[in-house]
Amino acid sequence: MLLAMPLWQSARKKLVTSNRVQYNHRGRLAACFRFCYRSFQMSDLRVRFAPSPTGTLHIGGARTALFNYLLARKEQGTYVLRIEDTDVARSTQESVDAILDAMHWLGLSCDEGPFYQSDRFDLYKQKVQQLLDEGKAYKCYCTQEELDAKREAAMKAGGKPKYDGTCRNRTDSPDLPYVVRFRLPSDDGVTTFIDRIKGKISIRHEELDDLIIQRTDGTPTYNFVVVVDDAEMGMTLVIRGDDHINNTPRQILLYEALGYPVPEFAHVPMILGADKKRLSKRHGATSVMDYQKMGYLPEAMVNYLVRLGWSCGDEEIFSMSDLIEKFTLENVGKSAGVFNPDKLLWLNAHYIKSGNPQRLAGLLEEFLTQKGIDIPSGPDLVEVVKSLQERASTLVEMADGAAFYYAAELEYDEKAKGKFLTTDQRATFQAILDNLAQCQQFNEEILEKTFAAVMEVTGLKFGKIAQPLRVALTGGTASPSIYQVLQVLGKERSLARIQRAMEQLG
RNA sequence: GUCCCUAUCGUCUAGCCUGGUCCAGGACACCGCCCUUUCACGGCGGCGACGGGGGUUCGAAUCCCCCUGGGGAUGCCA
Repeated sequence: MLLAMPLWQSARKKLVTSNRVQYNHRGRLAACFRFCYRSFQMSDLRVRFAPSPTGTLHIGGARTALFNYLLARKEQGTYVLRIEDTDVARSTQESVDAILDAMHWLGLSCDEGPFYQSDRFDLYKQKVQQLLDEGKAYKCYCTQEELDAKREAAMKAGGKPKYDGTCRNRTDSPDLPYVVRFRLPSDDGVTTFIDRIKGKISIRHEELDDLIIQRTDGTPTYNFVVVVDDAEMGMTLVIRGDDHINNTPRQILLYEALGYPVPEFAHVPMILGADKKRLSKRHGATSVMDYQKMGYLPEAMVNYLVRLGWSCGDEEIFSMSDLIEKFTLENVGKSAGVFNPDKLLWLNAHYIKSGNPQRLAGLLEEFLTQKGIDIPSGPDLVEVVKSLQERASTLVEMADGAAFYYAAELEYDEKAKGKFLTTDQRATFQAILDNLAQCQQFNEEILEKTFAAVMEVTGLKFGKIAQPLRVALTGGTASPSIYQVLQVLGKERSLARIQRAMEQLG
């Protein structure tokens, strides 16, 4: 895995040695230095997103990835993707692919990776051995059952459910299965770090215990590999969900035990459901790609996600490039936010309204095809899209709204038919048909004149003509404006539909 | 239970660090009006919050303390 010294490592070496500065990520000196450094070279900011492939990409994970991506872009740093698949039993390639797809859809391309932790077991093994050799870790032979019993007993006694250190000073080495535990450096100490979002956080070591870093089966655990990898991959800032806050002090202790520099941390608040409980499937779709299937645009998702927990004055609409310019950790809120599907929908409607029709047409095709619609046999898709943009909130809605354009045999809404396709409309329809048939082409100006003539002949107001015609043309009472429908459908289809409607009058 | 984090409209938030310009601003949702050939879009207006209690201060949404609420952790998950 360690083939050649990666570019960033040599860059950092240069950075440290040439200035004789102790590289300290937590220190103000380092921060200040980084700033100066950036002025003449690429930033040394290195961040990562490290999902575990045990399912699809979750909304919360997507937001964490987004924050990482934005900061890296803004500071011209490096954004690394790492797959945390140390839990061999639960990790699947399927999940990896699903996560990669979602990242791609959102437009969060990484600069390095994806790296797989399962490719790096040798490295972890070596690091565990290092701690073992240095007496900073030890083998523990307690069984799962014993541990469970101890925890329960401690809880009952009103104590903390910590490991009691049975094997801590064991000198024998029985031929039994064992885990490796990290020896807590000092039982009475305090570990403090300055979180970039939350501020100062301290945890007393008495709250901690000897953490398992290697399982009975020889595989390393999360809290250990995350430290080894973040250090070995040169991360300078770790942005992750705030459910990791409690892990951070023990991770810092591991960095120190392994002789690594400690990165900075930024813990982003969780996303909750409407009931203020942790967002889960009970609250509806939580997988990013579910939203694609429901007809959402990636820019709407990105815009929504970033505004959930981050703000920039009163602004609501942000393109990716706006975000890269404006995003800062300083404006990320400290408290958990409730996922609000209504606002996401509003944003989606906004991006559909203002989106490029050609692009939307391309995206819509898939949804139309799913409905069994044969696009080439109908009117121009781009024109269809234009007529629907301000009346659809999702691509699914747009596809529903577009269906009538492509219907070979229009199905009439029962109520609409009953009300508007009645025999007393025959004269009106005939007038429309006669006048429309004379049109050389359908455009705003000609149609206006044509309908003026129809109103003249029938003595009816436009509304009285438009609604029956709408039913004849679209099958229902809600649609884009009549002129628009006529133009998109074209003369031939329009006349055919009117004729067919006249045959239905009754 | 213990520890950690957190607290402005129903929701996302601005304001808080640098107390007075805040009888708290914006957005979503909701309600009303206008526009209108339908449905929408849009425009205008309305409803609606500083969790509670103590301090500090001439003055607190803003600073301090306590309580309460919410979230997280407490895994040989990540």
